[in-house]
Amino acid sequence: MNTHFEGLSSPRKMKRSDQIVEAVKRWVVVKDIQPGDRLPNEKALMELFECSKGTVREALKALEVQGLIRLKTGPKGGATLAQVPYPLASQLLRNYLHFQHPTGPDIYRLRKLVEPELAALVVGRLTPEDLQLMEELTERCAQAPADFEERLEQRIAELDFHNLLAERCPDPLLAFIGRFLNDLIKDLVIFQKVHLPEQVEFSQENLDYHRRLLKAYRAEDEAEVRDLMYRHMLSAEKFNKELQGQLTGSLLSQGESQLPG
Amino acid sequence: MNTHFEGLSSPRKMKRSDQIVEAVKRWVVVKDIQPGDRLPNEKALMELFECSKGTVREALKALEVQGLIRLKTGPKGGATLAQVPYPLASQLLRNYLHFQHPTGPDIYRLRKLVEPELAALVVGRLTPEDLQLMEELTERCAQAPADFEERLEQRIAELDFHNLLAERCPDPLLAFIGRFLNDLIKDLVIFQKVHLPEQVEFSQENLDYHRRLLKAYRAEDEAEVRDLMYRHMLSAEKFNKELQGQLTGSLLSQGESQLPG
DNA sequence: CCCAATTTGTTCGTATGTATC
DNA sequence: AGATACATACGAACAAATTGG
Repeated sequence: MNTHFEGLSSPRKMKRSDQIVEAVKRWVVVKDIQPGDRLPNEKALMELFECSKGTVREALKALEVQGLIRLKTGPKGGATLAQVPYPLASQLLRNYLHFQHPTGPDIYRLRKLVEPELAALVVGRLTPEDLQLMEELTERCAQAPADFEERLEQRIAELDFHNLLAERCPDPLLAFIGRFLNDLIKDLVIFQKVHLPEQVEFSQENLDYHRRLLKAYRAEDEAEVRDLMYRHMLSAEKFNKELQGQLTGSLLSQGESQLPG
Repeated sequence: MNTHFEGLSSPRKMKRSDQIVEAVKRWVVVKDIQPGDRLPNEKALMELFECSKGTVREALKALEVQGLIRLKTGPKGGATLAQVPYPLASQLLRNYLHFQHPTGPDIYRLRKLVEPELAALVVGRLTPEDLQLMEELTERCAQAPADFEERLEQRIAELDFHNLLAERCPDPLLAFIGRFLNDLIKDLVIFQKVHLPEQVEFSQENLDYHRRLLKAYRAEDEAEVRDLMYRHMLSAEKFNKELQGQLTGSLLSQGESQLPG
């Protein structure tokens, strides 16, 4: 993995601030620091590493950019260990994928694999509030959209339906991939909102699948959920293929989250 | 999905350096800058954003930490746009997953979904050199290991077999997930290397599956490849379940790559 | 091989804003 | 309101690395 072993084995020629970053990470792991715990303040770090304030700040900044610490101002402020927030993780992964140009078919290929399994794992884990919210999101797509804006809102509501399932998924890997795919699709939808044809059939099929999924979740019928979700994804893939030619450009070349423009 | 829309819509109260980061990202996208192209130097950025050298440096540092630019010193040096290297992307995603504690079953659940599809996509894309390397990696596991070290090396060779497939996969999403899962498993294997039981059956089945996969790849039999890989994953999952109790602790609490220590 | 120009990298000192107690 | 502690920003100087003559 890390091909350049910057950590323990080879101190080598590293910038001072990076040495501090590595040392702090190491310290966090060996001491098993939990989120919310405080790191030493700037002055202590200055003395500990025998360097200036600017160097310490640069190291802390690097940790903050990676989402590993949060910097708060005032007394009792300073650096506290943090969980990496999902939006940041999503953004960083999209930065990696930016020059790899994933295509629409790529996205739906993965979705077809992941969503059915994810959906099945959620069976029996939805609260009445969750089910109510899902019903609201579903029925928000029941009426024919009046304009571009409304059609866009309906597509977002459809994605939020899937996002809720992902957030309730007990498998963190599938949960992340589910949310990440929804992010990619949301960008795709927003990007092509202008030249997005009506696709009435698509909206109708989606609405139908979401209603039947909701019913299956209420009955806690795992096999039915898995089967419905798979066919839902096949349907979505089919309609995406109809739009193939229109998204030849960089899929990810917009949206404020990746290489925010 | 960015819940806090830091980009276009709401300039809000952002730090000066973050504004510069966003502006540079935007500029890169709209100008369609390619990897290797140079960014304006520090002085130009200072004038452009009307700020001090330190502020510009902080912004560039943030971009560098995210892997989006490379900084070189000297004349003809400066900031150049870069592709995010895979190891960095893997590390950042592992930082996110660190406190989510993915389990062994989680990993193999995803692997079972992704690897067969990934393997099938690679059919017809392997060079003779690839096939030769795969054969070498496979046969490296043919002899019974003499000691801990050799057993570990064989497990790494098995993973490199799968890594090569992932690197040849034309679908960037599946390729990333494949490599990422191999990283997770490699950490897992190295971590538990001491109290890892012999598992002769496991090694034998792996060897057998890899040999048959190689044969199917040479015949370019996609259906056979997909089926073999799926059964290979089922087998691996089964043997992993036998080790369940031993990896209750934090799966990711070691290895220099995530919270490197 | 050395020298000089260029550009980043590091540090110091200082001043100001801001949130907490 | 005032004191404290940290974040943010600026400017200036110097150090280090790289390129090209």
